[in-house]
Amino acid sequence: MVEIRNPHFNLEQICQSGQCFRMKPINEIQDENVFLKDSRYEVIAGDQYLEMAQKGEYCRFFCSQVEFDSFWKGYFDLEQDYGMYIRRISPRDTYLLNAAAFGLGIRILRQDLWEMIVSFLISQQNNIIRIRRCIDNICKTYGEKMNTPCGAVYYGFPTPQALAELTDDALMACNLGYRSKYVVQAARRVVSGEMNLEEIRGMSYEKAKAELLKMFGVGEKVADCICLFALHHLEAFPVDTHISQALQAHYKRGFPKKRYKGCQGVLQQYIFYYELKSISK
DNA sequence: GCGCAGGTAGAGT
DNA sequence: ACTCTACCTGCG
Repeated sequence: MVEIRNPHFNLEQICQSGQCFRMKPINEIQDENVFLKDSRYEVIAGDQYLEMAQKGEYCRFFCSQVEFDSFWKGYFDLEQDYGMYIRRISPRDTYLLNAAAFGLGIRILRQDLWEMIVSFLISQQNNIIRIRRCIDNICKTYGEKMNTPCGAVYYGFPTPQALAELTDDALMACNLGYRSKYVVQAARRVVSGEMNLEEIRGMSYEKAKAELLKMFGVGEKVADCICLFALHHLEAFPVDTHISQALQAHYKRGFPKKRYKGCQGVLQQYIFYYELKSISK
């Protein structure tokens, strides 16, 4: 077990910020008398499974120090001080300051490229609850069955090979709807070598985004999400309906991307979470 | 029943 | 270059 203390690390906020669809609270046995609400979470990344528990600024990772250092520390971007990004916010920009204070524990994870491509193809014109359900469905149907150290079953994310051999509409059965053909065709491009994920990992933001845009079903917004959440290009600033509304309401002259050069993606997450979760809406 | 949910491709001006 | 629309599905 590894324990950290970090005000910029909050599992609930990371879950709800909608960047990771394979992290979720574990359903505890509901007992009205017991306040076991040390909120426990699980996450599946690659072929790894991890459980965590959070209480305030403290978080426990139920894995060895070696596993933590070699994988999870990087996955959660824990080497980075997110206070540094927040301190860059203009003191006059009360909206952004409020947004950052509201989502103080959000960070940008370093997730798998293939997984992010599929996840954000599915995300379009869809809500977060159904996105999670779709991804659960494809993992259970086409992912590798594995066991946690305790022996519980979990499923890995389906490989490009597993999805490439399906027919265009096979994933309709997993409730992907019209996005089914996007996912299958993306898998085929990766398997055929037409799309080289390893090369994309080495590209600059502009190059990587241009390459991703070649895929059927990937537009500006989805490409930026992939760049931000898989490739950690923090200059990516995905604009969706929520962000678009926020920009109209608070940044009539456009978001000051120059001022926040190199960390716009982090600020986008604060705004997105604020718009989605703050009660004022 | 109707509009919308972290959009995008394709057709039509 | 812009604007418009169809697209699966489920939930309010």
